[in-house]
Amino acid sequence: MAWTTVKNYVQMQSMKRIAVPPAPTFSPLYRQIKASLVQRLESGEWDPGESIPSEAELASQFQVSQGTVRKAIDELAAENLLIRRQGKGTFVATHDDPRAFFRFLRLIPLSGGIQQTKSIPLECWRAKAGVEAARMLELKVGDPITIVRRVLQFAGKPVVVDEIYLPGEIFGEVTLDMLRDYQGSLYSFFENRFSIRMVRAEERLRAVPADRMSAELLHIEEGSPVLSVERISFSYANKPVEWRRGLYSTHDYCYFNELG
Amino acid sequence: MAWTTVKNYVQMQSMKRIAVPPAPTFSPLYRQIKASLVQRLESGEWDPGESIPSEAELASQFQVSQGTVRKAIDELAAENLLIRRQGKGTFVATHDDPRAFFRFLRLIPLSGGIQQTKSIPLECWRAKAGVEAARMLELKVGDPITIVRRVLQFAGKPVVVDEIYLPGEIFGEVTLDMLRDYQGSLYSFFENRFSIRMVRAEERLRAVPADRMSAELLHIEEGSPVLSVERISFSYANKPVEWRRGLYSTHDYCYFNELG
DNA sequence: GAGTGGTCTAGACCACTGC
DNA sequence: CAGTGGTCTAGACCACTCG
Repeated sequence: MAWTTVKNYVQMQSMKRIAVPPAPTFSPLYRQIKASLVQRLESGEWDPGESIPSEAELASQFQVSQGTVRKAIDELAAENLLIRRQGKGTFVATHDDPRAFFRFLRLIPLSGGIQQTKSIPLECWRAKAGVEAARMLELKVGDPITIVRRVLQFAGKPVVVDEIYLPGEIFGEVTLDMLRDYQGSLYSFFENRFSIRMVRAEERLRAVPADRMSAELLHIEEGSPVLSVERISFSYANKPVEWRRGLYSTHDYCYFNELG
Repeated sequence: MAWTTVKNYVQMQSMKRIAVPPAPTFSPLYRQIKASLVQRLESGEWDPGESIPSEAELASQFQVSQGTVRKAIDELAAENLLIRRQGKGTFVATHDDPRAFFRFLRLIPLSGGIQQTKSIPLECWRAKAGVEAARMLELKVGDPITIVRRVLQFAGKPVVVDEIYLPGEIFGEVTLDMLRDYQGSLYSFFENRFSIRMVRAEERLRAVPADRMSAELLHIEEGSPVLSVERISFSYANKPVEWRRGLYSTHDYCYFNELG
């Protein structure tokens, strides 16, 4: 492995300022190790839910101290790529974990209580990427895409209508039956059936009038205000792998956000 | 200073497992130091924008190693209470910093470009807390509150109407003229004029039809969909010190959110 | 008890800022 | 140059989990 770069910092230490070609942008050891770990995660070396090697083991692999590996893992844990469990190990984050669900669907009931959610796939078809979809998913216009429409129920009532655009190259095999048969969240489905893990997302929210079809699906009046949530989801290498637009009926639920 | 508790951990080490009454909930040294720093921030020992003592100095004060102080500061920096600047020092975060502005107003234009924002205070009056305001601000019903109504302009156009509820005990002296005269954001105003620093906030978003007055102020049609943003802001000790409801016109702007 | 992550220390040196 | 935060090390011991 081309690991020399990683040891620049240490070399600079031991060489006591003797002329070392300074890296154009300084990158500490722990960040290089972090990048290496992300690459190994991306490559599928460890599956979601599995444990990665112990800190001591990794320190030995990278030939650095445990503290340095620790700092790399700290950042990955802060970014929700890894999950630490004292006494057990460090695990690859997974959407099978129900806690991940609320990280990506920030809806809570206006008046207390927790409720069951249920996804009801309605349609699934192929198409060619238009200008907008191509831009969002970093594809070329005309590239194959897969589109899914579904309704999300909370406690038996429809609350969200989603239209989901996926790169055909990755998700070309998705069918309505597969979606209907799968138990678990959509991202859990992507993770287990297509080895694509959503890691991060950007959302853009607006208030818009409900179109006729959505209004029917949500059991509300056409034209009444709904929350439009446009989302781009990214996988490990900051690669956009999903673009979706959801209409949220916010009569009984609201979008919750915490500002730090 | 009653600092013995902080040293429990160290004592346990040096006493080599000799019977030490175990704390009911284990709290590592660095967290106790963190709590102490928060308290000192809250007390106003250091003003926003000022630098706090160096890590070495704090380590000496607390009689711990630099690494332990460092970990405490790390967490406070992650929570945006402190800001580290290599080579210069560690500073108390302030809303005077324009970067803080976008942390609390997540509006971006739909089509590129950055624009000037301007706050236009419209009204400011006293009232007694109703049931809802009392609950949100942790007051008693009937306690004095101060209410402010204002419009926020982006690039000269009205985009947000806010109605802001403040505890009268703290903000009883606010007047419309003070608000009009102040250059800078509202939170900067609170910080500099009332020594209250907003540290964290919770927002609840819904899509609602615009009422007549708001519609007029926003130059939109009555009943057209607007984004309702309800916010509770907290100061250092998780104390709620502001409750506001904003109506955002999302025709040209959208609420941006990143999901980690 | 063995193994894992979590805390703490002491000390060295690097990177950045400003005098 | 001194002072500050940032990185790295080596080693000790604590807290937690599980067999």
